[in-house]
Amino acid sequence: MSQKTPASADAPIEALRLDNQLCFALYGAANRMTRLYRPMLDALGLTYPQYLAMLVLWEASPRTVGALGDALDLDSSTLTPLLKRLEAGGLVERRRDPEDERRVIVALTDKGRALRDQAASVPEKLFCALDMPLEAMGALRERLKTVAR
Amino acid sequence: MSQKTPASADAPIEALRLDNQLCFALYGAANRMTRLYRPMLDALGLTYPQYLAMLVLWEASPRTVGALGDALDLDSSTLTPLLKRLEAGGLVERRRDPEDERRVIVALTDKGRALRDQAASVPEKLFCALDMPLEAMGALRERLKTVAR
DNA sequence: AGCGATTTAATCGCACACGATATAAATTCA
DNA sequence: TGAATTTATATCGTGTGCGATTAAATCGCT
Repeated sequence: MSQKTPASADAPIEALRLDNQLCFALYGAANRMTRLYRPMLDALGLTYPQYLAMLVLWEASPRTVGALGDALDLDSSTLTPLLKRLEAGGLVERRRDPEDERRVIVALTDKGRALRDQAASVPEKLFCALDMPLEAMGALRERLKTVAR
Repeated sequence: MSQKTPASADAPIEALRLDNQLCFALYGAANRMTRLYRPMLDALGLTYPQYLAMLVLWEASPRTVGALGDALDLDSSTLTPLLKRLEAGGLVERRRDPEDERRVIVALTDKGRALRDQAASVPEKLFCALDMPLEAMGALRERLKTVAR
C-alpha cells in the first residue's frame, strides 16, 4: 500500500515538475559551465570563482573586499578565504585601508596583472566550446540578469 | 607605473569582459536561486540539492544512485554523502541491488513520500518570488538546457 | 566627550561539487 | 575457467557558498 502511490497523491506533483525545470536548468547549466571552464583555468592555476574575482580586479585593481563582494554578489565568508588563496599564489595583495581600518584593500600584483595576458584567450575558447550564436548568448545573459536582480 | 595600467594593456580586456557576462550571469543567477529557495526549503529540512534529488525521487521512487546521477548530472562523490544525509533524516533508504551487488538502490520511505505534500506549495511561492512571466521562464529554461546539453 | 548602533572583515560549521583514487562486483575473452 | 577489463559506488582532498557569530573600527546622537 505504501509502495503503490494512489493516483490522487500524484496530483500535486505536476506543479513540482513545472517549477523544477527553471531552477534545475539553472543549476545544471551553472555546474556545466564550471566544468567547461576548468581545463582552461587549470592552465592558469585558477578556480572558476577565482577567475571571476580576477576578472573584476582586471577591470579595476585596488578594491575593497566589500566592493568585490558587491560585484560578485558574494560576502566576506566566501571571499576572504578565496582572496587569501589568490594572495598565497602571489596574484593579489591584501592590506588594511589606512583611511578606515575596517576595510581591506585588495590590489593586483605585477604577477596578477601579467596573468591577464594568459587569460586573454579564454573567452574565445569558451565561445567555441559553447557553440552558441553570439546573439543568443546575449539574450540569455540579459534574461539571467533579471533573475539575479 | 605598475599601478597605472597603460592603455595598450587594456585592449585584451574587452574580450574578457564580453564572455564574462554569460558565465557570470549564470553563476550569479544560480547562487541567487539557491538563496531564494532556502527559506522555503529550511521549513522542509532540505538543502537545495537535496530538494532536487527528492524531486527526482518523487517522480520515480526506487532508483539506483547511477540513475539519480544521470538525472541530476552529478556523480557518486557528490551524491553518496547527500543521500546518506537524506537517509539519516529518514527520507530514503539505501540498499544494495541483489540483482547486481555493484548497484545501490535508493527508495523513498513513507516519510519521504509524505514530504511531497509539504513541498507542494514551494513551486507557486517561488513563482511569485521570481515575478517573471510564465512564458519567459519557459524560454529561459529551454535556452539553459541547450547550454547543459 | 561618550557610548550605543552600525559597518566591515574574519571565523566557524555545514553541505555541496568534483577530480583522483580505491574497492568490489560483473563481464569479457583468450 | 580465470585473468584482464569494465562498471557502480565509495572515499578523500580541495575549494567554494552561506548563515551565524565575533571583533574591531567608525558613526551618530546627545
